[in-house]
Amino acid sequence: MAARSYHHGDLRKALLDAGEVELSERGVEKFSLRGVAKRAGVSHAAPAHHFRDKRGLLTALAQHGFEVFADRISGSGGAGGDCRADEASALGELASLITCGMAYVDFALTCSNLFSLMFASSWPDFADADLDRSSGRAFDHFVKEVRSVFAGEGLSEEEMHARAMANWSAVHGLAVLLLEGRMRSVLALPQPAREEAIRRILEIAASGVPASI
Amino acid sequence: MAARSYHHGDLRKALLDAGEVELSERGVEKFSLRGVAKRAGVSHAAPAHHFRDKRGLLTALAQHGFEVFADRISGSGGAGGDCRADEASALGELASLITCGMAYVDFALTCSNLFSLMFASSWPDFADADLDRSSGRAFDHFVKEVRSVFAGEGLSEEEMHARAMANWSAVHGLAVLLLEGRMRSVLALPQPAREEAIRRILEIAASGVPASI
DNA sequence: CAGGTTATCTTGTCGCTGTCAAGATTTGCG
DNA sequence: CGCAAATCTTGACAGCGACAAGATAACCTG
Repeated sequence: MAARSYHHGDLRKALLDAGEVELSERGVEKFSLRGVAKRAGVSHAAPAHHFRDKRGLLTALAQHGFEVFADRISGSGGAGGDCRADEASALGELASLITCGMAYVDFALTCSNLFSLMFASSWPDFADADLDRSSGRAFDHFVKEVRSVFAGEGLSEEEMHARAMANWSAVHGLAVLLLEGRMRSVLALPQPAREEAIRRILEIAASGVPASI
Repeated sequence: MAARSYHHGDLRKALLDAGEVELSERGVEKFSLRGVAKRAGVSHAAPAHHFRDKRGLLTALAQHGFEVFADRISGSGGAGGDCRADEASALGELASLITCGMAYVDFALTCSNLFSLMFASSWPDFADADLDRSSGRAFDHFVKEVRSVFAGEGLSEEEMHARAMANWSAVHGLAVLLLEGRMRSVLALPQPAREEAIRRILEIAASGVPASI
């Protein structure tokens, strides 16, 4: 409430917001706790009363990131998603999975530093209960999506699981390789073509055989 | 030659070796330039004469890592690879690709901190010419391997490219997810079953349709 | 409403880090 | 032989995360 008194009001929330900015602007590796405190207009030791240490703040940021991520790939807040959830089943399970994969990749490219914190950093404490629950929820949704595609084929449990893992690997790997700037042949494409190329790769990963020709 | 004189002899090489140890023991995030200097038995400012800065040393380490990596996935130095290169063609292109993928994953799990530096860190300077050449060589080999699998199917160039990227994504994603400890269902398996599960996932990613059943 | 307890925030400090500057030592070349 | 360049050391500085101690405000019990 009071923004300028000795006591901040809701410094925890303010630190999370400032931390998100610090993370997106400077990246995980240059992320500074003192910098976050400065952004929040507070002394360098203030964060210690709301987060155990630097790792604690980064864990909370990652946890929140996984919740946003779960929403995105669930279609609740898709970036290019003018496709509502109930339309998905009409379009078929496979199309729904592709949409989910596109949201996965889109999240990685849009919130790249946050994605790096969540997936390519040992800073967060993954033994943390909240973080574990949030990340687990996001993955479970994705795996469930994959399984529904192969549901009608009467596969064994092992085979089903292997296919889910294969597709998850492909989507995640695509996101990572694009994020790290490694897949230059795709990154070099102008925007409409790039998105189409990404979609095509996801289709191959999802269906095994090409969907059309 | 002389190991104890004022001049070290070959400090550059010694720093690379010490850096490799520092990296494997402490990881990218706790990697310290002063720590490397101490390991090499030299003052804290000595590395500056052989590498511009911390980033310079990590760039050199990543560059060397990509060369080792390229050798590994080429079958020259496979860990579980009691399969020589000329046997590969007899076993078929697909088996060769699977072996390559297994080596890819094996490298990630064996040299996890080095792999993280190479693929999940913004520390190395990827504009560096040497690093760019080494990393490009490794990727090119892998992509070539994938393309040879689909060579006989008369695919268009775009389709060929998309399949190569899809498989690369799957292999890389699998490696990353295992490395980060995310794919628990696979990591929980005891050793012989785990390797078989990984192989099965790679087969699905490579062939699209399951190879057997 | 009063007084003490607790939560919150600040200031100060420590050891560690990467980087720069300046000096010491050795090598190598003219 | 002697000077210049390369190599390594020492010293310093700012920034970092973490800890301790003190200042301030809010809460809570009576």
